[in-house]
Amino acid sequence: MPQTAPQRAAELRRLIDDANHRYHVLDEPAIPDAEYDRLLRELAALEAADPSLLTPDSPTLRVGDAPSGKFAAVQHAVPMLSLGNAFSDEEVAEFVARIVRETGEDAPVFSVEPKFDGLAISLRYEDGLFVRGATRGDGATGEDVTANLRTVKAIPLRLRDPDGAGVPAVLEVRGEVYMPRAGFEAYNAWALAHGAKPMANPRNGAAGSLRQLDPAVTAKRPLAFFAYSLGEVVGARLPATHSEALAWLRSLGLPVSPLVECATGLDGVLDYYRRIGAARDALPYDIDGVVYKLDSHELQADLGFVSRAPRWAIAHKFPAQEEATVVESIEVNVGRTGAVTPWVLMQPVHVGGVTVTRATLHNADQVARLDVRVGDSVIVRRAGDVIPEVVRVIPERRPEGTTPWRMPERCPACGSEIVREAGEVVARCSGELVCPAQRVQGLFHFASRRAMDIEGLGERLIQALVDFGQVQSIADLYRLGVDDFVEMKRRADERDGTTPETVKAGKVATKWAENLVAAIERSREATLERFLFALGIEHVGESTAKALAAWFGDLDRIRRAPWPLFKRVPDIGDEVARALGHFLDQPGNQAVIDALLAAGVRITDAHPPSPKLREGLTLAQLLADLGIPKLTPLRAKQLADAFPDAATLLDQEPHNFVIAGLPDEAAASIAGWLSDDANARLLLAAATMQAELLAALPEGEAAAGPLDGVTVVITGTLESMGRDEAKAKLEALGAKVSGSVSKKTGFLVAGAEAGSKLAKATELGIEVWDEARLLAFLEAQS
DNA sequence: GCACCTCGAGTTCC
DNA sequence: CTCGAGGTGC
Repeated sequence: MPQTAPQRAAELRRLIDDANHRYHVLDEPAIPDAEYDRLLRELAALEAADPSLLTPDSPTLRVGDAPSGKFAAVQHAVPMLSLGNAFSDEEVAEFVARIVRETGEDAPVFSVEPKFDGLAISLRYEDGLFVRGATRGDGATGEDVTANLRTVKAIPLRLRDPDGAGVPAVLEVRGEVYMPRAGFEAYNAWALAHGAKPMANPRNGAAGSLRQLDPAVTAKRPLAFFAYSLGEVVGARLPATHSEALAWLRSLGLPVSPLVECATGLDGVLDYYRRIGAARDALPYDIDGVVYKLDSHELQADLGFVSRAPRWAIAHKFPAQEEATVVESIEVNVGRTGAVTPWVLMQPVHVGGVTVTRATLHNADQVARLDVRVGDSVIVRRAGDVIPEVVRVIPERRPEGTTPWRMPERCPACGSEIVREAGEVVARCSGELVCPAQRVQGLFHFASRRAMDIEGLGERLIQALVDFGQVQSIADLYRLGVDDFVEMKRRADERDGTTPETVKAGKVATKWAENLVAAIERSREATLERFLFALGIEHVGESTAKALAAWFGDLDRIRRAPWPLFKRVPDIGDEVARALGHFLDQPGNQAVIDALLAAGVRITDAHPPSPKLREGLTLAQLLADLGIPKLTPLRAKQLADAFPDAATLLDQEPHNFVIAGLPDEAAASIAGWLSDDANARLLLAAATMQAELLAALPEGEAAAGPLDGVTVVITGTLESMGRDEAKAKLEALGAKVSGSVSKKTGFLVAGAEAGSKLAKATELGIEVWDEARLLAFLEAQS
C-alpha cells in the first residue's frame, strides 16, 4: 500500500534523525552521505509542497532560518559555571585533599572527561523539543543562537524516549560546540581556494560560526557538540551522580564524549590526565585539558561554590603548547624611556592556536642566558597562554658560523650611544630629546586611553608626524587641523607604498581626521592624574600620578614643588621623588607644560591639598627627606626642636648643632651640606612650599571613607560595570585597588572567569566577594 | 639588611 | 603577562 505524504514525511524524519544519531551520538555511521542528502531533499520537497507537514523538529530546518539581525539576550535559568584551573599535579593534589578533608571520603570518586576547546552553550528542551540555545555569555546571561544551533547536526531537535517513560518537561543541557580538526582543515582549504578568510584555529572557528547572523552560513560550517552537564530540569528525577546524569543524557539522544570515565582519588584522576594527554594529538578535535567533577551530587551540594566556580570540580590544563621555529633576525625596539628591548623575528609558527612571528627577549641578559642567535632553531610557547616567549634554543640544530648576539652600540632610530648603567639590566638610548623613537613612544603614551585618551591617534600616524617634522613635542598636537592629518596620512601612505581603497576610488577620506581633531579637542579637558600620567615622567605611572594628584591637588603646586616634598606622598621614595624633581628642573619640560596650557589644556579637577599632608609638613620631616648624610630622622627632629625655621637653621655656626644635641660628625655633616648654596636654596624653597601647602590646606580632617586602609583586588569580568568603573567606585569609598593578591588584600572581587587570582585568594584565605555582594555593598553605601 | 608587596614598562595577537 | 626594581615594614 502506497504511503500518504504525511506518512512518508514522518518516515523520512525518522530515518534522517536516526542517521544523525548513529553518526554523532553512537559514532557508527549507517548510511552514506549521498543517501542522507537524498532523504533530506525528498523531505524538503514534501514540506515545500505542503507546508502543514513542516514540524518544528524537522531536520530540514537545519539549513538555517533567515538572518536574524542580532542576538537576543537569554537569562540562564541556572547560571553556567566557570571552573577553577590547575596547572600542576600539586594543585590537583590540593584540590583532592580539600575534598577528602571536607567530605570525609577517603577515596572520592570523580567523573572525568576531556576539556573540549570550543564554545560552551546551553540547550533548552521543553517536552522533548529543542526550543532555545544560548551561548554562555557571562554565565548569567547569554546570547540566543537557537537558529544557528539548529544547524548543528549533532544536536538533536527532539529528545529520544528510549524506554517510553516520557521525557522531562524542561531539560537544560550544557555542553561544548566545537569544530573537529578535519572540518577545520577542510574549511581552511576551501577558504584559501575561494579567497575567504581562513580561521585562526578550530576554537575561533566554532565561536565565529555560531555568531554568524545568517544561519545558512553556520549550516555550512563543520560543527559538532558534546553534552557535559545539566541545567534546569523539571519533570524528571535527577540521577544521584554526575556519571549517571551523563548516561541519561546519552539515552535521551544527546552526544556525550566516549572518553568520559570515573576515576577514584588522586591517583585515579592523574592516571586519566596522563592517558588523555598521551592520546591528545590523535583525537579528532582539540582539547586543552581534562575536567574532574566529584561524582556524587549530594557531596557536590555539601561543598558548594566560591563566587561562580564550584568547589567540587576543577579543570586540569595541559602545559602550554610548545613549538619549534627558526630565528630570522634579532631586532631592537626603543621605548618611551629610551629602554632598548631586543626581540626575535621568527618564521611563522602555530602555537596554542595562533600564528606567532615575534617574541620579546626583554633584555641583553635574557639573550645571553638563552644564547639565541640568528639562524637558531628555538622552542616557542605562549606564556600564560597569551604572550609568545622563547623557551630555549635547540643546540643540535644550530647552523655553522653563528655568533652570539650583541647589543648594538648605537640607537637604530637616532644613532646616539646606547648605554647600560652599572647594576642596571636595561640598556638605554642616550638620545633622550633628540631620539625620534622616544618621541614617537612618548606621544603614543600621551594619547593612550589611560592618559589623554585621544582615539584614532595611532603609532603609524604619530611616526609620520614626527618624521615629517610636524610635531616636536606633545603640545604641537593641539596645533594640527584636519588638513594636516590628511596630508600626513597621504605622505605616509606614499612613503610606505600603501594605497588605501578610498584613494583608488579617487576620493580622499577625511571623516577619520575630523573625528581625530574632535578627539584631540575633547582631550583638552583632563583630570590632574591623567595629565600627570600623560607627561610620561620616569617612575610616574598611573598609580603614582593618581597619588600625586590626590595629595597636591593642583598642577601649579606640583610644578613648583621641590623634590623632597614628593616623598610625603605614600609609595613615593627617594628615587621617584628625585626623578620627578629632575623632570621639573628641565626648562624644556616646563615649557612643554606651559605650551599645553596655552593650547587650552585645562585641568578639570584642581582642588586643595589633601588634609592627610598636614602632619608631614614639618621642618623635622623636611630635614629627614633631604637625604643629608648622617642625619637620621631622630636627629632631624632634634634640630627642628632647637631651631624654629629653615632660615634660622641656615644662620647657625656648626657648633650650635652640637649644642642642639647632635654628635660631632652629624653636626659637621649637616653644616657641610648647608654650606653648599644649591642645598641651601633647596631647603629654603621646600620650606616656603611647605608653608604654602599648609596655608592652602582645607579646614578639618579628611572625610573617613568606609573602606579607608582596605586594599581590594578586582578580577574576572563583571557584568554590571567595567573593571575601571568598579575601581573608581571602591576608591571613592577610600579603598586602595591593587592588581595582585597578597596577605594584605582585604577582599577580592571576583567576576566571571576569574583565574589565578581567585585561586591565590582561596589559598591565602582571603575574603572573596562576588558581583552581587559588591553591588549590595555599593548600594548600601550610597 | 632582608622579605614582601606593588608599580612601571614593555609586549603579542586579533 | 612578566621582569625588574622601588617602597616599606620588620
